[in-house]
Amino acid sequence: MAFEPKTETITKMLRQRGFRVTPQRRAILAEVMRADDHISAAGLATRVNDRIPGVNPSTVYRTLALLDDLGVLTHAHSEEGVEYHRAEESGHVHLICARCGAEESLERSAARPIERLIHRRHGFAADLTHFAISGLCPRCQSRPPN
Amino acid sequence: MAFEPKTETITKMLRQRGFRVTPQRRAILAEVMRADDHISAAGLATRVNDRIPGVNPSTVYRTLALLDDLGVLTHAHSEEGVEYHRAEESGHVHLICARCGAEESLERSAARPIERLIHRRHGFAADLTHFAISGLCPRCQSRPPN
DNA sequence: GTATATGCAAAGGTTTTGCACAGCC
DNA sequence: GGCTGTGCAAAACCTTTGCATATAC
Repeated sequence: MAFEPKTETITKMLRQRGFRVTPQRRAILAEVMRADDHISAAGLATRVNDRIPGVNPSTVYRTLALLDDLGVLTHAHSEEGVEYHRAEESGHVHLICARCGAEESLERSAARPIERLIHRRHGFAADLTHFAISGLCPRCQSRPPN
Repeated sequence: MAFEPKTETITKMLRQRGFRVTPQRRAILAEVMRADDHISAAGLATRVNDRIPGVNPSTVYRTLALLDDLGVLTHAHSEEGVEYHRAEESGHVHLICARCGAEESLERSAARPIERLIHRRHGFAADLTHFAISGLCPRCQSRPPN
């Protein structure tokens, strides 16, 4: 299990922050880590239940929300509904304001939903770290056009 | 009503393709056109009903699906659920394969959901027509890494 | 022992579907 | 008149919530 060490880190962190490490949480976490890509809450509830019967869907939802809050997971809304995936890192995406030149740097993990959307709709595996993205920063959007 | 001519065009197209133009469809179409940005199916159902009481939600859902199929509307999944908006056009987005150099051109309307997602999550009004997007085309994705 | 997490059951909201009737062409 | 679209009602889903119980610390 390549991800065991990682789940160890996460459970440790949970305890440090005063959260409890229950068998259910372990199972849910393990299942999310096992998923290569993304997974729906409902689908996860099913999978977890296959391994450890008796885990209630509401527990799955609550655990996912917790892990999302803690930054362990991210969720994105896809064509099929809400999908969860590991929050990963690597590279940055640059958002450059065409008007004031301000540059915002985005963790790639934050751009994953964008890349995912491109892939879903166009079959193209985008790497948004390669080219910057032009546009208007929040400040310039609310500024008059001249 | 700046969009009246446009809805005229659409209703004409509907008839041409053998679909019927009913008061309900008119009302739904008008309401979508009136919405500046995007709108949820449920919210639209409410709004339409405010104007023309008695329009059933299921009719709204079916009509939206039809208009989506016909390319009049596009839907995107946002934090709040499914949102519909007018399919617009202007410019093109370029998807360039980092491996084989293949370039795919995307109608900007097709990229709207992507820009919308960027805006939703980062407040940045992206213009994806300005920089190309790098990545792997479908063909190269399934080709061995070397 | 105590505070937190879980299970259960019920409710909430959105969307889909089958069918008979209505109404557009 | 015939075929498409609508309303209605029910069901299917997914997700959330309140509360009593179980359990990790």
